[in-house]
Amino acid sequence: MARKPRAEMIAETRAKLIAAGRKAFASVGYAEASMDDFTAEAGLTRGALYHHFGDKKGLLEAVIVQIDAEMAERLRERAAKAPNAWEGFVDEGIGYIEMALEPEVRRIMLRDGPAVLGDPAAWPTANDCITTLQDSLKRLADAGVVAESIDFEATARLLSGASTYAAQWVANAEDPVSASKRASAAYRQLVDGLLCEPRPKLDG
Amino acid sequence: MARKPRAEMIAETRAKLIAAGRKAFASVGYAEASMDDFTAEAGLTRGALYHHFGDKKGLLEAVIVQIDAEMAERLRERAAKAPNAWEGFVDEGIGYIEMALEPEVRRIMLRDGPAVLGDPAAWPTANDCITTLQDSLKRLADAGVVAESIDFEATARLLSGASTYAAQWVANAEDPVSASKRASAAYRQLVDGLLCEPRPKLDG
DNA sequence: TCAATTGGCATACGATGCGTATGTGAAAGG
DNA sequence: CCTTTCACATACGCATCGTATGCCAATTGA
Repeated sequence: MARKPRAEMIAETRAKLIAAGRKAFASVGYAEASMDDFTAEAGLTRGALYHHFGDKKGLLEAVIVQIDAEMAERLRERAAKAPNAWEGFVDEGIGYIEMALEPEVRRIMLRDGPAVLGDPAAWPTANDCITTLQDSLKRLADAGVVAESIDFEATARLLSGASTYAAQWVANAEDPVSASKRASAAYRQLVDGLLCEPRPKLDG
Repeated sequence: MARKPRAEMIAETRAKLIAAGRKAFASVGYAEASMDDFTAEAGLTRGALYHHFGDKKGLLEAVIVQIDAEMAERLRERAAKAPNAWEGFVDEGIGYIEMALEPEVRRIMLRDGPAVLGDPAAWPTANDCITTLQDSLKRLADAGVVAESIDFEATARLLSGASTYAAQWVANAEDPVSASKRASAAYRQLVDGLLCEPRPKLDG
């Protein structure tokens, strides 16, 4: 039994609470998740939770920070694989749509998070994703791929909203796979409208 | 004292409960609204609420149906004023953005509603708005204004999501008026991409 | 090595709000 | 005029939250 230093035990406790909360929030939702229940499941009590996170909302924040970081990382990986900047940009939006198919993301990031913590656009972390989109747009404009006249921030937010919302539709569709394809195609067609040159018209 | 028939008294009670709930949900939010408090404010008790709506969620549903009807009506009026079908279509989206500036709409329709009742795309009433958008798109395609190859439903949902989300951004911006203009302009530019003919390029 | 102190976490308590079961009085119907 | 119905109020039990308090282990300094 290697004795662990105290700081490590504390970090473990925090991690266990975040994991337990994340699981509970994802499965039954924030409001229905009993702090007594899921802290006990982690072998702890509400005392630990209040000590580390202040209250239930504090834990939700921590959970959201964690998930948000994971999402941003996945999006970055995906965009990096694209053959060019434009495709990378489009893939980011489509990546959003696909990630929102995951129940955990839908429930915590898209449903309960905004309801409990307010507008996601105001979350410090979530702005990362939008900032990324916005920067991509700007670079594309500099490269002459899209019009320079567009409002980068506003457009980035519109597109982010479009993919987020589309994802919700996809997730609730009877046939999510087919809906996902339709949503992705429609998204592509929508952003194609931003291109300067007449788009290469996929056959209709 | 004109004695009112019984049916009328019942309708009045329902209306009072909906009004009280609507006010409470809008001001403090669904979760924080105490049923005891706002029913008392209407001169009633929770007993009446449970009798008419089953539970707290049931009342929220009724409130949402009411607000949704008002929104749809306002959108219809707005689109009817447009000089042509295309402008009417664009105005519907922009109308969404503007309505979401109202605290009541944001709180009840965009924040608490989805959290408590689930994906709005699955609400029977809210589909009205999307169906309207979808029908507009179809008519525009028939008229040759937009490409026939587009997926009407998927595109309608993307656009509805874009305007809804943009509205949230606008509402939380430091300067909502300016943000609203930027969001509307960006929205217009985005949907312009759907036009068949090379758009009349506003100067950039 | 041995106090002393810090602080991580548990326990205990009070308050609030929800859902249900039951009661009541007035309107409708024969 | 008696009965039935039903709109709504009252009363109870239960779950959950936040706080105040207590305990024990780990660190610190001499």
